[in-house]
Amino acid sequence: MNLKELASRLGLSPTTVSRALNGYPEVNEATRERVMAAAKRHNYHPNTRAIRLATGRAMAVGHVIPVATRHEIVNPVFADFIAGAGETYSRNDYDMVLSVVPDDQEEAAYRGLKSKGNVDGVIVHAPKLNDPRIALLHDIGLPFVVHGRATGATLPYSWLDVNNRRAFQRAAEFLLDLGHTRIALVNGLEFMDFAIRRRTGYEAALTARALTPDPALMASDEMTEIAGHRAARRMLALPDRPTAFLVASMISGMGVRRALEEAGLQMGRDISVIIHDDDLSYMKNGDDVPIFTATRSSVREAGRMAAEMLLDLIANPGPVQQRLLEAELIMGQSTGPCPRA
Amino acid sequence: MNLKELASRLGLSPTTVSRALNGYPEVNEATRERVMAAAKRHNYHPNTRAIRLATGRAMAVGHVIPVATRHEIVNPVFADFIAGAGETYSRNDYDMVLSVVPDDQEEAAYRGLKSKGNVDGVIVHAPKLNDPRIALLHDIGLPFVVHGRATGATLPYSWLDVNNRRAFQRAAEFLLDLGHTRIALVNGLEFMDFAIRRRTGYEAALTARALTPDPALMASDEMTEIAGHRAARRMLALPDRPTAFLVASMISGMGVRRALEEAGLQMGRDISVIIHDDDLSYMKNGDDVPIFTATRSSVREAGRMAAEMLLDLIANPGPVQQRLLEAELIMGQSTGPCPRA
DNA sequence: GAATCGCCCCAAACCGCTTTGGATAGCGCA
DNA sequence: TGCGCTATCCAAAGCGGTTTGGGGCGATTC
Repeated sequence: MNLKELASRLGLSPTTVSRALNGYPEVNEATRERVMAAAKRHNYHPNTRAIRLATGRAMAVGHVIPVATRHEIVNPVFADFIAGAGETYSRNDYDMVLSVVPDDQEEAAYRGLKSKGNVDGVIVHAPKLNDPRIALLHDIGLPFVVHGRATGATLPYSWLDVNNRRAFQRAAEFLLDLGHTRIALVNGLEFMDFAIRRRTGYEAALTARALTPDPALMASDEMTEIAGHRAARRMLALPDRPTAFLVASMISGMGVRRALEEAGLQMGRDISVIIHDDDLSYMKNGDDVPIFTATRSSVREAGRMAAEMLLDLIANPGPVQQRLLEAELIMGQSTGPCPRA
Repeated sequence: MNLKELASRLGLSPTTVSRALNGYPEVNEATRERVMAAAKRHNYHPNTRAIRLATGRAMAVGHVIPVATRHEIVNPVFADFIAGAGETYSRNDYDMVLSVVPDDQEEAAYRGLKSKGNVDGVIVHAPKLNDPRIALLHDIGLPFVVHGRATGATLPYSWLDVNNRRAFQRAAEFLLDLGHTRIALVNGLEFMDFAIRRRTGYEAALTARALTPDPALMASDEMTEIAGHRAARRMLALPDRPTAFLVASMISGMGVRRALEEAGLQMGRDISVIIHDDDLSYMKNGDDVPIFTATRSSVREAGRMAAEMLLDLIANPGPVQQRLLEAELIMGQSTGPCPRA
């Protein structure tokens, strides 16, 4: 069942049927209802491919996922971000197309999406310091929203980010208030923009209390259980070991916890831990009382909002949109006063 | 730059240019090379929307992701499966479109994908007992491959699955060989097909040694850290507590580990644990020596293979394809002889 | 009563490609 | 020389919608 056939059944022209279904004013209300009813009755759904060609719009947005030729890993927060963004797309009848490409072909992937007309815009994930994708997308004229920010970018661009700097600054201050002075930072890879900002916040908090950040208490690695464990174990073996940890993610935090337990230390009493909690649906930080004290910001909600920004940007191309979210600091069972204090 | 313009620049008809680029034989080799060169020079990429309309193929496959209106969660293995499948799609110039829909609209989502012509086929995720999607897709005539199987399905269908039954049977046998008799099962939700099969394998192993499965030692819940912790804590509080755990996932396993530690028990010495390891890129089971003894099967590889099956099914519609993968049993540090033995 | 105006509807062009059904020209062969 | 064949190429018709540019007709205006 296509438009032409439906039209002929109704004794109308395709033009009128199309207009009736799309809510154009130049069609009689009675006619419109007749058309709507017939469309429903015959289970008519306009062919997306034809709409796309006729309108010149893809009705789709792209997410490019670069994938490990070198050392990177599929980001665990990705699934939740996608779930959030996907809800927005579905509600607006947009398709979400994912391009999984070797990371040395990322640029080609963006160019392809644009020149082949597969999408109307893209979300940029995991921005890095001086991320080249911003200039690239500017160049090829593909609307985009960055999830995060890219320190060093010179062009204006749309983004949605968590205030990572302030989150980690507040978390560090909280630990300082509890009397901790040897505070470790188990950070993500520091070519990632968010990791840089978190480190800055952490350092700012220490410096404000006249403490000098100790390089031995700072680790930067992938946010895996393994890496978290490795970093914590190393630091706990130091002669002047930390009494508190600031950790980049829930998963890293589980590695840190494992290291604590191996060392016979009790989290929350002997050692305090604060993590960043992306509020992942499959990795909740406790049910009633949070396991970890945490800076929390839902990445799924971020996905929802970033998608909305992008759709808006596509619908009315205008000035860039920027949105900064604050993470909450939530109390859990993993922090307490410094035992040495 | 479109086909018509490229053709006119070359002094050729669109027909010939199209054929030249698509490798049809009725075009002179010299002409073809001239066309190819011009296409590259002018950075010509055929418009996907037009190709799709003209050929009647979507050149895309769909993944429908039902999302929590009730209690389900975004599956953590999903990201890796997608990454694997996505690689296959990219290599074959297919798009991957994800539909995130409220779970009570899943059927409508599949129907929509078909009738609007957005995709040429779909991958079905997380099949349940008597999963209705199989009959549905059969009905509407959309090619599909199921990741997993659906016990109770009457129609033939294509699937790719891990031999969950045998994996858990072997794991249980391994624990039995170590002298354990009180073996707990921390399973996934048992309306999920894979969970049912795992339980069956577990029970078969016990029964074969004349042991009766104890309902108190069987839990079935979402595969989260929280749920794993909850189940293990409950079981460890039993008068006749288990000496070994068979756990459905890495993440559940971390919850179990937490419960062990809270109870002052050392994993691998006091209590043995075997998990199922999907070999997730962000959740590796140790680097050199695995943390957990595990039944392992890469879900990413499964994604790659399932996608290949589907593309093949789309290209040459034929008999159903079915593929059963065996999980490896890998030794880690979480198992040892039963201390009571 | 004629000109004007809205309201509804339609025919046809168009989006950018593929594909069908020739057309033309050169060549071998009788 | 004439005919059939093959190798190349092209015009035009789709694919299934949207959108432009009218057209007919009853009501309003003067």
